[in-house]
Amino acid sequence: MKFATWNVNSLNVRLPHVLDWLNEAKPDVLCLQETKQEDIKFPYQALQDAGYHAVHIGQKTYNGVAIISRHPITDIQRNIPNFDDEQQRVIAATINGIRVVCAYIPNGQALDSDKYQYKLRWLTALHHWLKSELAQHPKLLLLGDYNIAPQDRDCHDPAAWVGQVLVSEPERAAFQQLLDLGLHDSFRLFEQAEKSFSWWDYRMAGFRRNLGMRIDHILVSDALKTHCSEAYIDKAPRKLERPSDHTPVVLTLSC
DNA sequence: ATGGCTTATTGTATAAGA
Repeated sequence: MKFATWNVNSLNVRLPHVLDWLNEAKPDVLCLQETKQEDIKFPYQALQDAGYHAVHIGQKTYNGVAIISRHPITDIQRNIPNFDDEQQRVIAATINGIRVVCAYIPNGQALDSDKYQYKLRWLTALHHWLKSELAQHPKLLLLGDYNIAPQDRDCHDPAAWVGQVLVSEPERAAFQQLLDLGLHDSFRLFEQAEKSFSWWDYRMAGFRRNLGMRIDHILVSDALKTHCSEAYIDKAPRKLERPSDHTPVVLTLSC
């Protein structure tokens, strides 16, 4: 099965890119972040016509997450249980016996911002919830925009980013806590090119100069680790006209 | 140098992203 995650920065704008990519890459499951639309505007019909089921939770202007799947989707969970959150950042479901968690982790804006505190609280809540999810579903994937570059090699210029969000020690410690639950960064299970990134700033010709960050990830549980057969970042959609600033991250499982 | 783009909003500037 082929899984992917993609922050589309408005599904309203990016639907043609998503439909084209589904047709070309033919993933079994695609997790989206930043749909930026209320559920009533979500393109269920267009996705169904393309052969995909979909579940979504969204809001106007900000956030919004969806799971798109060729296979039936069951046991849908929206948002983190017992965590009061007005922002629509999580949707989880079971597909072919695999628990799929799609998350849009907060950006945090700046280390001295209230949004940064929200990000850390949010990560703590995610960690607590995933602990119980893993107990119930040993076969689990956590896909999404983490807004965390786990290591210096995931940042185009670590020296320039010292003291910034995405790379700070508390964020990286939170990422490590997720790994400590028995999760693995699937991208790093395989040999990868240096300077592999999943996001590039629209400004300063960031993509052309490869001034990027690897902040979109697919973590796999212990039970799925040995089934991973391929992991890569597909840069093609980032080269299109009017692209999202993120590009799809892909994992293939041999089951 | 805190900018540079891009998105959405009942907009004609602002907030937010990363």
